[in-house]
Amino acid sequence: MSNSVLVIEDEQEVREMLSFSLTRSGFTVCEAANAEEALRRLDGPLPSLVIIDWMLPGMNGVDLARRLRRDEHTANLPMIMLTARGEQADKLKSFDSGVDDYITKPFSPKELVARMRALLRRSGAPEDGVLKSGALRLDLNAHKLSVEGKAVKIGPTEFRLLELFMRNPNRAFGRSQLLDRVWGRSIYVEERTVDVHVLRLRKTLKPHGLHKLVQTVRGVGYRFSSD
Amino acid sequence: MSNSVLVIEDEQEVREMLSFSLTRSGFTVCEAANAEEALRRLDGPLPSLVIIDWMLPGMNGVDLARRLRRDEHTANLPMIMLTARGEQADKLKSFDSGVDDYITKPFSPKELVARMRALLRRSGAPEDGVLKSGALRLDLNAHKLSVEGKAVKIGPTEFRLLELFMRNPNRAFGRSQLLDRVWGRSIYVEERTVDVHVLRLRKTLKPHGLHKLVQTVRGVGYRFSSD
DNA sequence: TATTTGCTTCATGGAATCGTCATAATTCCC
DNA sequence: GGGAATTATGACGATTCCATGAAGCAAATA
Repeated sequence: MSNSVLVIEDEQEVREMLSFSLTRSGFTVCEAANAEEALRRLDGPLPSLVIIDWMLPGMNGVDLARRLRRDEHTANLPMIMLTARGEQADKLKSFDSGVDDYITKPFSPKELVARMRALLRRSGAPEDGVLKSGALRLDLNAHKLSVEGKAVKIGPTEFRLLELFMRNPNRAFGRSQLLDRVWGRSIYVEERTVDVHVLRLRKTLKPHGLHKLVQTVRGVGYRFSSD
Repeated sequence: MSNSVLVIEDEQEVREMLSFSLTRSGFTVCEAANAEEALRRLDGPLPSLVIIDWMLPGMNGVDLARRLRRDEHTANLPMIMLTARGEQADKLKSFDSGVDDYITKPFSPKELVARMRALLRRSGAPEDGVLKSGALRLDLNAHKLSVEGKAVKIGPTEFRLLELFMRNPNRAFGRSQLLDRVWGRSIYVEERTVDVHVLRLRKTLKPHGLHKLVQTVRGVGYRFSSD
């Protein structure tokens, strides 16, 4: 289990405590003391999950969460928020923060780890940042696709498309859903554009006989499935 | 779980947040910014559930809910209302309007999803997005039909027809009801067209000896039943 | 600056699906 | 049994939907 976590927490003591117990549970931990530092860290390769403290100096936790959700790059990042007791009910306009789970202080490290594992499981995130399906291997950290060990060239959009597909196998997506989740919902592009990228994704898979994994569901959209 | 939801909410931020977290929970989301838009959308094939904001510009949420309840086409549609904090009177009014459940802001996405699931369960919707009947398996997520594990090809209209049937087994539908609920009421097609699609549905089921599930109710319409 | 890479849009052709009709088959009622 | 009403079925043109190649841009890279 080499999942990585970004802990965003201003109080040094709490941060170190978290870092300690998460490392001990097998996570690779990365720390940030405020929202700005967090954003900087999230510019690069993404962690598997972030933990955000509700109270942060400068941009607070809710705003940070919202911003992460809006940014296409981090839109699907699993997030857990730390809140002080009682805050949640009143202050959190929780419905628009977009986090996946909350945990109220004080909490036991055990509970936190349990929730993290549950969340990671739900998010379809692979243990090691590598999505696999048969001979297909999509390395999210290295941003590389390979088939039977051999590297295969793939464009950025096709990469994200394949990532979404592999995270949600056996599920049909409409074109607008794909646009929302692969392109980001703020951008307007023609729905037909999806077709072209699906075509290209199939083209890169075809030499390896895997193009049939990407199936069209007439009148609906597309699906990733192994049969 | 690919139940579809129509979110009727005027504030764009809230709407997008709901859309986001519901999508993330596996729902297929459709949005409307006001009652009129909602009504237009509900002319087509119905979603599994609607979420209505209490405060809407123009026709408000309560009136909309009432109207939906009164209309035969949407009379059985599960509805959840979003209400502002407190106000016992509001709660009473919203229940009076015929909604199935309400939830007060602020709320967590988790709670909303939990209530939605509960409501869908009560309404006879499948937990996991898979409708089963004997050897038949209609996977709403993957948009796939299978019999005893083997995939069976099925056209879009037949798929929707079978979905309606399997959601309401042992219930006879008139042709006009089928047209309303499978084709959407905004479209005009001959009633006899239903016959043809029932025929086509039977044809796809026949090779597996399941065509007798779709039964003719002379003088009325059709029924899905296992005896 | 020149070149490459990748994205989006558009046009086209072909395939799947749809709705309608004509006719055959069935059922119901007298 | 006979006739009327209702449904089943096959065929066919029309339509919708998708795959595909090519062209025009924009951004990144050399």
